[in-house]
Amino acid sequence: MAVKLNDDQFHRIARALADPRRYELLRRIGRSEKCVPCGDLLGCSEISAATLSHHMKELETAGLIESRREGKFVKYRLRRDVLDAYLAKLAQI
Amino acid sequence: MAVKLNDDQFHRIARALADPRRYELLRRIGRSEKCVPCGDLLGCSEISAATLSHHMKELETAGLIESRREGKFVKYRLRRDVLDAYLAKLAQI
DNA sequence: TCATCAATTAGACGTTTGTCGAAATATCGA
DNA sequence: TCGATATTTCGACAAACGTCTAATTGATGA
Repeated sequence: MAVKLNDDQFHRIARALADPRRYELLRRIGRSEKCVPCGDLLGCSEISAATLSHHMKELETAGLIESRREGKFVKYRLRRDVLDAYLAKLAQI
Repeated sequence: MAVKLNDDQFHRIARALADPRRYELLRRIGRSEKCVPCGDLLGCSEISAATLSHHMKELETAGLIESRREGKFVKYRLRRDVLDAYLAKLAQI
């Protein structure tokens, strides 16, 4: 069954996608089949760890990604079902 | 041939969609087969004319709508091809 | 237990954004 | 041309946002 987005989550997603850095992070995560370690994301962008953490939180509270801690590391994966739900709702315009 | 979005326009669209009021305005315009007069939009929301004008400009510079003046009135229509191009690009994540 | 590395949180700062009222511009009809 | 109506622009303001450094928390291995 497909994901259902309420107005609040829909709006959160729209805002999350409005920042180019977050969009790139999401692409980076989506491109990988495996979960992506936080450190990798920091490695391929110019932002500070604090800023990265902030952006990851935005993406996660939007529901676009999921995080999992593995020891010292945190890994992320794309919630493609949520992204698809967002696309479906936008397409209804 | 489908519309091609460069990074700047893509980002502009994402930002335009991040505001709930603009999203509603876009829906309102998209729902109508005919062009929608500016005054109608003002009629069914609580914002001032100045704020409405500001939002319409954002939507237009994003490429999501087109405007046409007819005498005293300005009318808008949805650029569905641009919206579709945005959806297609987002779907590539 | 401690030193170390990974990630988050707190606090601050400048920029962008949404909003409005007032003034300006555009168009029409009398 | 003048007055009325529709829309835009200007200038201001508060709130939200992206960013950073410094401090904190979490987890590992020596």
